[in-house]
Amino acid sequence: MKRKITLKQIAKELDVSISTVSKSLRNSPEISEDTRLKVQAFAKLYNYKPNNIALSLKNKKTKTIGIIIPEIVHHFFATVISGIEQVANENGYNVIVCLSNESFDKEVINMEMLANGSIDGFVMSLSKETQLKKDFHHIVEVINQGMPVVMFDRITNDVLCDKVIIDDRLAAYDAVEFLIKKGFKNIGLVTTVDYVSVGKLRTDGYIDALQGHDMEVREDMIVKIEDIDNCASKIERLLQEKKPQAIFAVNELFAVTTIKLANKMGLKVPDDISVIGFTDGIISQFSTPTITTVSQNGIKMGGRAAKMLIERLEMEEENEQYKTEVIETNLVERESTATL
Amino acid sequence: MKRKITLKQIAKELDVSISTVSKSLRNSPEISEDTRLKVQAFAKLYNYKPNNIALSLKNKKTKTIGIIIPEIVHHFFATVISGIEQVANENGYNVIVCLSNESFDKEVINMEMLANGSIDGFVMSLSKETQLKKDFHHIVEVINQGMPVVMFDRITNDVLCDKVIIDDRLAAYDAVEFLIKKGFKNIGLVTTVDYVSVGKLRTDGYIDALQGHDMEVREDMIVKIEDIDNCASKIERLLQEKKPQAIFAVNELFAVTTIKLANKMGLKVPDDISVIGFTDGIISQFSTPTITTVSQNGIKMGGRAAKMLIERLEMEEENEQYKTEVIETNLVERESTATL
DNA sequence: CTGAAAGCGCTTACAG
DNA sequence: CTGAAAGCGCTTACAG
Repeated sequence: MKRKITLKQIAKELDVSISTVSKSLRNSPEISEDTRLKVQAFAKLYNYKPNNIALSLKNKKTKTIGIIIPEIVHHFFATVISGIEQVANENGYNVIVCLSNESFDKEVINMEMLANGSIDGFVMSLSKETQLKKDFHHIVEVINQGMPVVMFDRITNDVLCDKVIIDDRLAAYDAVEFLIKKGFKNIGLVTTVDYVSVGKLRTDGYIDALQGHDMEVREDMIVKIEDIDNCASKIERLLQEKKPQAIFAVNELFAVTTIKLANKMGLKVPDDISVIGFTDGIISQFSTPTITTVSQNGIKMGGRAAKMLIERLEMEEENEQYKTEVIETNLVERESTATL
Repeated sequence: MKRKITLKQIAKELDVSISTVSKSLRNSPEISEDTRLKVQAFAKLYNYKPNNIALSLKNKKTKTIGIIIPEIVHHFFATVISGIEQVANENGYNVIVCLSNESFDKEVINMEMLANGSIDGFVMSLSKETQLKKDFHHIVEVINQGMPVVMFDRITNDVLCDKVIIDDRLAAYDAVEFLIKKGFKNIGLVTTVDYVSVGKLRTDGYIDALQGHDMEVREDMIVKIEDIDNCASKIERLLQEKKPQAIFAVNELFAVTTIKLANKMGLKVPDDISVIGFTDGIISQFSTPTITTVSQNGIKMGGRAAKMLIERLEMEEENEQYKTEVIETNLVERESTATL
């Protein structure tokens, strides 16, 4: 076993100083070609690579980005990580991933852990619990210490920082308008409880769309789901009692669940009822019927977030101008909506 | 903006030495209660947290685990990360994730990058390209430098290290036997090309099962897929010309694709043909019909891998005894297989 | 052209 | 009980 070699060891072997070795390897013109080449040859032979940790300590930057997300077993977040990772790598950064598991406490612990020098900045999306508590002190603190944060998707306006979002409200509006234009009158909504920021915005978009087309917004056409495991009866009641011609679901899990429940009740999708979802994930692509949905492009979202963070990290002066970038969405039409 | 405070600054403020501050914060009995409490109060007030990087350099360990996987936008790998992350966190470790994107070069670059001091050890799964090239020098090198590696799922016997796998061959055997016991005679296989290690093992399990039940193994009942985007015609031909009563697919993408193609040809699943998959991911759970499949339990796999790595990291003596742990699988019976 | 010194933020054996 | 010194692995301004 040959342990990694250090500058010190090279210096000793070659009987020169550590400074000389360091400068040689960095191609400093201070060093004579002779010793420079000798050192480089030796370093190559022993496969010398500078120690990252030492560099980080010296340079006061780690070249790594901390990612805090609610869950990784969730296609959208996985695509976002993928996007972050790609841009990070292109710019010589690594990513370190922490999961909050939708818990406020874990989010706080993770942030504090990483803020102790391990990373240069954060890309994050809020946990549900954090959104519910509206307690963002941990994020503000990190920012005050001079560590930049970019929030994406599940953001809050209570924190000043860079953000990357989609226009959830508009995207929902467009999706519902798409249904309206097809001629559906009776359009139901399957959404989250209000404290989930994106759920609320999509609900608002649904309401906007109906009102914008002079249609009545009826509370009894709206189902708000707290917990996916116990939502069946509520959705079934909506389908049975209100007989909607179409449903807008604010995520793909709700969409596929609605479709399955409809099937169970003998309703055919899209012949008897159309369903439109949100998030173009695995489920939308592979369920039967495939699901018409609003595509979010997590890869792009992650890429942009990483880009914003890196730009801020490599900016000369501090800059208190924060931007919010909006990633365009688009409606992917598939089999779950009738073509009237 | 109040930057993070250091020992040095605390020492200066309190007019004591850095050593005294350090010892006070670590509750050293060397220090008088008086100054100890004074220092601690001050540190608390300024929210002092030791700098991780400095600790890593000093201790020669980073308390972080490097994860190298082919892709993250892949439910199975996401569950594995989730499992690793959980166990890592419980033991005070962080995880840093790098994606090879199925590329040999990127796998090598990522490993070299992380091996330069950023992490204490690796948990990894081989990229397809690496499996094809059978070039594992980058892994062997890292191990020779004294950095432990735990491989999972896509492993190789050419590298000596700890491993976590499932018994792919046996699991496939069981799945096919399940079909045989249901009375199906004509069982097709949709599998990967041979160089994908787990695909090959599952293929072997299929063959074992047929032979073990005195059934003929026919090459024309086996479809080997290189590229999922261009596989339709091959599978269609199998369905059309050979009229299998059941299909064993070595992953869920192949399974759902087969089901969709069957549907398109007017075959009903499971009435006309049964399909059984591998990997219990989102697709298997949510497609219609839901898919009978071999469940792999990525969370457990990741957890075990992390545990093995951490145990080795925290072991006193070096130990060249490597273990291979086998995670049990089980068959999840759903709607895609007929109940005869 | 080469090297000693200081420093990044910490810990700890040792001296006083 | 307190602090100076050495050291983790590196870089760089400065001296010679």
